Amino acid sequence: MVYQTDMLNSACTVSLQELKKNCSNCNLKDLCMPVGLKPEELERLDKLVSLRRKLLKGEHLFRTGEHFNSLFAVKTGTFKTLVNNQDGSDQVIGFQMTGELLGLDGLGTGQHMCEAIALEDSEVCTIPYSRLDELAQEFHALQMHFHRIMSREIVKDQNAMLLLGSMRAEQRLSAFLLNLTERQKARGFSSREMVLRMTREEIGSYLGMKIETVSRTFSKLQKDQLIKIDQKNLTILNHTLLQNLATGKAH
Amino acid sequence: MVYQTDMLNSACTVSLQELKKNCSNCNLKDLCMPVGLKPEELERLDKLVSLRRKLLKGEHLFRTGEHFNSLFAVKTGTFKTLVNNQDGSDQVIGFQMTGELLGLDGLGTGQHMCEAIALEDSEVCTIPYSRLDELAQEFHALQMHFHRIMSREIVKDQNAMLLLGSMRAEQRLSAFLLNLTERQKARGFSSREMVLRMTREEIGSYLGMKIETVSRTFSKLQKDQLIKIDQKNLTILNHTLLQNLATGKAH
DNA sequence: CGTGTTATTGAGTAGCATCAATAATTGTGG
DNA sequence: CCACAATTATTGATGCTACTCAATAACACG
Repeated sequence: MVYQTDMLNSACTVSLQELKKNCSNCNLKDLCMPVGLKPEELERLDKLVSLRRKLLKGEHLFRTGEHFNSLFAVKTGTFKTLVNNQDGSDQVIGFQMTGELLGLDGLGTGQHMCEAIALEDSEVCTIPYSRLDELAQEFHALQMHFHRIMSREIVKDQNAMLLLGSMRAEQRLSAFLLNLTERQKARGFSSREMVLRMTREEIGSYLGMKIETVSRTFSKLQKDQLIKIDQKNLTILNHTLLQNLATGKAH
Repeated sequence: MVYQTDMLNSACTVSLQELKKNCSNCNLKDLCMPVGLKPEELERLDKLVSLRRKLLKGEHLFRTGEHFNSLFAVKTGTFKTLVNNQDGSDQVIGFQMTGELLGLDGLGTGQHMCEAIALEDSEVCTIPYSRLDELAQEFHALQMHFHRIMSREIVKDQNAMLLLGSMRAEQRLSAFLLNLTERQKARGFSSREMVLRMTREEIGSYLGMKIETVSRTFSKLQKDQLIKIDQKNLTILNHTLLQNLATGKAH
């Protein structure tokens, strides 16, 4: 819809040629898969990432147990990933923003080990794993980069374990908010203000606390003038103090 | 020291030829890096994994911030990995048994993001990353297998997040003990009895609870006849009930 | 054999969960 | 576009889990 040819002659500023490319002219290329690739390699990656998929808010990108075929890069929007507990309950284990990769969990067994749901209307680039693999075999830089991405995912999860295992509610929420705003900053947005795309319940699930505790902790941080939280609109009022809280350096 | 040539003529039962091999005749090859490799590929991997390193109990295999060069496969013994919190405290984020890989955290940044310490006198096989990478470029099966290993590491960490985020003390410890004994079983040992190589404090750090709570929970599980715990000697007395507890199916 | 570390158990308490009521917001169909 | 229902969020009162502090016991190491 958006990329109809007749639009190109009027308001739209991108050329038809550019539209055929995917990664090359993507504004996320410094965050996403193509990091550090040469033009030639980038062109090959373009062909691989030809399929885009749009998801409405609440829609599943994949579900637990589904056959793993592809990785997904978030083009626009936000996602949450959930693991299904054996007792039937779910837990949020991550939020994914633009440029971040989804589906790495499925590579080990060939089945997705978690589910991914769009938190707003979103778009993903589909990266068929078998073809990524071929290309990585050919281009060493892509190989290395893919390994680095997976390694960073591991480190990210280990930091989440740290948060869940040894922080108290106020500290968890502070660390979480700072993490979100830093990621916003890396995408060229303000690190002072942002819109939270997730509910209090989803935040609570991710941080291992109940929705009431999340709400109370938000109120506490606001009362202490560290943040302003109006619905989903967050403003960091005192970054230094919030960071002290998050890192346990608070008096 | 141990592999001096003159030892081979006396008590030692392995031949000189076998000693040159590493992975090929390793009894861990069904658990470790070589899984699913062809004989030719295995032989090439052998040359790569030539360096073994012995560590005494308490010794560091690597520290946070150290330059990342190699991955390590546990040949004998047990390790713990720790992340250093910004406030100076540490948290255990994993225990590694024979055949398990250490160091994947360092790949992303080129620096180790956690530290690894031997819980008993141990031995590791050193796998230089740059050479593993070359070999993986050549042998697709090794490439795929390495990706699967990393993916499983991610899933493992996500399950740890689940444990820390949504289980209570008794459930955490039950799940932990079952996880340990299952891994023992995969190595051909009894899944009913084992020696815990870590202290109560290390267990607590991993499970996000204080040492007193670990101790009390052990006592509770013993009182309920689910386990027998005598110092570090664990016996699973009622596997079914313990599993019900761990999976939240307990009445 | 003594000293430092590790483990157990008890008493009291803090922090978070639970239950509950209400308010605000979002989504839906007429 | 509005009214109603469903979802989401806030705040209070109360209870339980796990933490803290403390004392003692058991063990590991030189």
